[in-house]
Amino acid sequence: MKIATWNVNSLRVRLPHLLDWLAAQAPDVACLQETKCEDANFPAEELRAAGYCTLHHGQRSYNGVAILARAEPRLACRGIPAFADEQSRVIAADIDGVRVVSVYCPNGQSPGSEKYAYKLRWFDALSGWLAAELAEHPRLAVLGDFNVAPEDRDVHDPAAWEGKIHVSEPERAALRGVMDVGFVDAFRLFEQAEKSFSWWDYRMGAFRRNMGLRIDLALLSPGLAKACRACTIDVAPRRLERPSDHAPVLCDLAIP
DNA sequence: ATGGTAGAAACTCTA
Repeated sequence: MKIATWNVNSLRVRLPHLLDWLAAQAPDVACLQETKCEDANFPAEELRAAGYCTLHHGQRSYNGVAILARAEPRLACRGIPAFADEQSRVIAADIDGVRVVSVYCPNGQSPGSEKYAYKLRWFDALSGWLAAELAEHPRLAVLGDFNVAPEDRDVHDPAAWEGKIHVSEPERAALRGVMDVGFVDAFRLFEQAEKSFSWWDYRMGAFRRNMGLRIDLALLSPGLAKACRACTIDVAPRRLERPSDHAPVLCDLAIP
């Protein structure tokens, strides 16, 4: 099973890139973030024609998460159960015996802000829920834009980013709270090139200069981690005209 | 200390 995640930053704008990328990489499952569209405007027919069943949890203008799958996915939930949230950031489904969760974690704006406090509360709710999920689903994969760079090696210039959003210690502690539930960061199961990132700001030629962060992650339960054959970041779509500011992350699992 | 860019949508917010 090839499973992927991509923050597309507007599905309407990125649909041509997405269709090309699905054809090129042929993932069995793809988690999307920042679709920025309501369910009524979700391009389900175009994706069906490309061979994918879809589930979407959208809203107007902001956020929005989806799961695309070759096999028919069975919806588990939209949003984190028992966490009241007006923002569409989570969708979960069962696909071929794997519980797949697509997450768009809050950005947090800047440390000390109201959005930052929401981000930390949100992570707390996420780890609480995922602990219960993991207890019930040995094959659990949580993929998405976590908006936190786990370690300094995931940051192009750790000194410049120290204490900043995506990197601050409380955010990293919040992410560790998720990891400590029992997940493995699939990317770090393998030797990787230094300065491997998944997001580059649109401004200041950041991509050209590889001034990026690795904030898009594939977290695997132990049961899936032992089946993981590869995890890569596909930078090709970031080089296209009018790209998303994120690159897709692909995970190859040796399960039927 | 600030701005640079992109997207949605409505002249501002979010990232």
